[in-house]
Amino acid sequence: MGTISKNAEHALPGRVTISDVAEALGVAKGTVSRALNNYPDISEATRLRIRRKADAMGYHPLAQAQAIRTGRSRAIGLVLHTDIPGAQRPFLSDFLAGVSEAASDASWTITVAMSGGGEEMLSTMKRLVDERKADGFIVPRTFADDPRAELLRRMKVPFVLYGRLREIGDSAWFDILGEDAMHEAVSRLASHGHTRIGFVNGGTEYNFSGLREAGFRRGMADAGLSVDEELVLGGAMTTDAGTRAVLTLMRNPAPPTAIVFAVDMAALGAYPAAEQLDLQIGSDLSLISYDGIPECAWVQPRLTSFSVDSTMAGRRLAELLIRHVRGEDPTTLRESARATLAPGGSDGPPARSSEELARHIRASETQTSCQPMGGKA
Amino acid sequence: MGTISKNAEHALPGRVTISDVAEALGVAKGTVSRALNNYPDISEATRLRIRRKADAMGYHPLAQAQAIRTGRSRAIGLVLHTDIPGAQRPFLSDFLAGVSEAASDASWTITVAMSGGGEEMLSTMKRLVDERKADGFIVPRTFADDPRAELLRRMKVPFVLYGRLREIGDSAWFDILGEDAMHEAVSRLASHGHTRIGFVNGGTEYNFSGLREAGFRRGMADAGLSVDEELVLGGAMTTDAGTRAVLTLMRNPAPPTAIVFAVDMAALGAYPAAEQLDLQIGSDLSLISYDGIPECAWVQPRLTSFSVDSTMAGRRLAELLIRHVRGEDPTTLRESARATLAPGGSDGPPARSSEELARHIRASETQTSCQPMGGKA
DNA sequence: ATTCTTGCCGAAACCGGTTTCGTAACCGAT
DNA sequence: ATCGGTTACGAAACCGGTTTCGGCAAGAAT
Repeated sequence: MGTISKNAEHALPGRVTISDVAEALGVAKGTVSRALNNYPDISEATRLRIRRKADAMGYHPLAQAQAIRTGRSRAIGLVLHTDIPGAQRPFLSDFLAGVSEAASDASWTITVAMSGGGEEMLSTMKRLVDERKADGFIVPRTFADDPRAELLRRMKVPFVLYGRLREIGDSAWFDILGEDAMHEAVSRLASHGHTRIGFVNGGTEYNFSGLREAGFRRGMADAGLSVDEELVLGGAMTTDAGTRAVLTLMRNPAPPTAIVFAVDMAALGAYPAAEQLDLQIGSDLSLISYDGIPECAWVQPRLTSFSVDSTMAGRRLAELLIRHVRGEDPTTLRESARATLAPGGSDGPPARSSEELARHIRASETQTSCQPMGGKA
Repeated sequence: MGTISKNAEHALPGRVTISDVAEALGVAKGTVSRALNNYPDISEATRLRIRRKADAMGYHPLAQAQAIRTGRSRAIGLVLHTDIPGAQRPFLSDFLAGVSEAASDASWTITVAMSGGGEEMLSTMKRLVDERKADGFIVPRTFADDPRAELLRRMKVPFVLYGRLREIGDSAWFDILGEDAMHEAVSRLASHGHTRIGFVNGGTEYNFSGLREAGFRRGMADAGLSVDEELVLGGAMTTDAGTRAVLTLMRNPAPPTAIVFAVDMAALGAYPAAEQLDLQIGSDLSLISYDGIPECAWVQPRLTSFSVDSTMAGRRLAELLIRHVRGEDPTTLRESARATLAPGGSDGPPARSSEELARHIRASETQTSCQPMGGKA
């Protein structure tokens, strides 16, 4: 007596354990374990018999219990910044959706934590690994030289980067080819007839900035245009910074008729700047940007931007990480995808030449607050 | 020989186990366990001795290992919708930050999953509980009658609601008092001198809608104003829906001079509507809304809105959940907080009376696309 | 002085898995 | 028939904890 209600209270009622399966078949529980884990010393016949019975009984091994022996708990770690300038927010939900999708397809789960940057984040990751709450990490928003990659490498914890590093080493990564998008942006503007094209880059601490600038320059070269270094600015990750950058560019004696942005948040700053200078976006000044955040559809005219599929990125990253944890060589776990152009009305053929623009801007800047009093019918 | 390198390869190098602590003190590992878990049959002296040594050695119990015996793994479950209309996105990051903060303060972790609504979400939660990946759940975005609460109650899994239910039962919850905000919004508008005030509510499936509408009505009553039922609309959770609602309200023969919104996303729809009707927001039409999403600062004039502190909400919810899992009575685990007014320029004294507005709107609606050709100097 | 508690702790079983080890049964070769 | 080598599985140890059980020693009661 007593074998009937073995897990009385604290265990969930329905849970079927490996011993249950073993007992039902009259085999040792070790045999069940080896059968399900494809050990070679189990005959094909019993392996099948056991697997069938296990499925029929609805047996799912408890990751926790496996973990204490194997050290792996089938969990993807994801540590996010708390103190980001806001750039990552719109993506997060989509991104998580993708990670989650891939995770549950493989019966994995996601452990997330947020922390400030620097040491705190590193110790958070250490804790998660230590407590076996994560078998590996997805590292979002990679810096050119990323201390997280450094740490994880040292601790020999698998990880996959969202973005590449300056020194990629033997890391696995997934990335969107922002450089190609920048290239395509220039081509598109050139085909509109633009010849003076400016570039507003993101923060240099991020690796993507270097890549995107390279893409811009390659695009200019391929279009037969020369880059005026005065029209290349950087470090703009926020709307305000974008506004300042655009004002600077447009006050150049020979202002650009089009600007390529590495980051949507900065590009959105062009709208207030244009208003201030009395420029019509899409004709006086063309904009093409990158990220595809929802706010692009919010402004008038809509911002033409290369949109990245964050859900897909999340899914791919999770898949790569799982394969990494399962032992695949990280150098074979590298994938990239392209951003897709989402055309808005912010780019088009130039309505005025650079000289005309310069004149117009000088004019509009002398008369302060030039509100043409409306409704003077 | 042999006791030195007990966990050779698969275990993380640094990890110190309960046996290590026991051995170091020359006591049984069971004693260490009971000492650290405050069993009454351990003398205060040894309890202290053990605790000190454990701290000194940097011992942290492995939640996984505890879980297989205790059934609890110190993990907060969080299941999010994938197919939300977009309302939750801006909050997510802040919210997670709060949850994460509270979690790591208590040495807990967060397991997140995303799923579609309905059955899928329920089975996801079931899986997480089954695999002990979550000891309890935070249930965000509660519906008036929430199937998740139903399920969790049946499975006897602890949970804390973000928002209240129609039938609250013995559930634990945290909520922001949206009804008070709506009340305050009306008071503020009334003190500006508005008397005809409209209300645009969110979806009726959410419980907060009923509460906020009640708050609005209470505010109107307290201000000595009567509610014109024609000026109360609902179901607006998106910008487009908000635009439609505002157009409807303003085409009323006696349009409101101010509108209170239950949701920012809907309130943002007022801007295109106002442009279309040639109304000045903040003077012709005052708006006060609720949520405090970042886009409020994005529009001109800035949207006056009651902002909720999502980080704080996340923290409180996590704390309540942890206490619930630890055995506290859920009916004592109920908290609320107030939203704080973030004034923008979208509300002010009415520039025109309702009758004047009606005339102006009729006029602007007859002449289609009335762009007064600018720059006709 | 003996017995009865009580306090305090060690020993061992247990949780749900994985992995090692030993061996019975079968195989073909001698 | 005997032997060595596989094959396929059972038994048991193990992972890192928790919890039960039993007993020793000190103090209280008789």
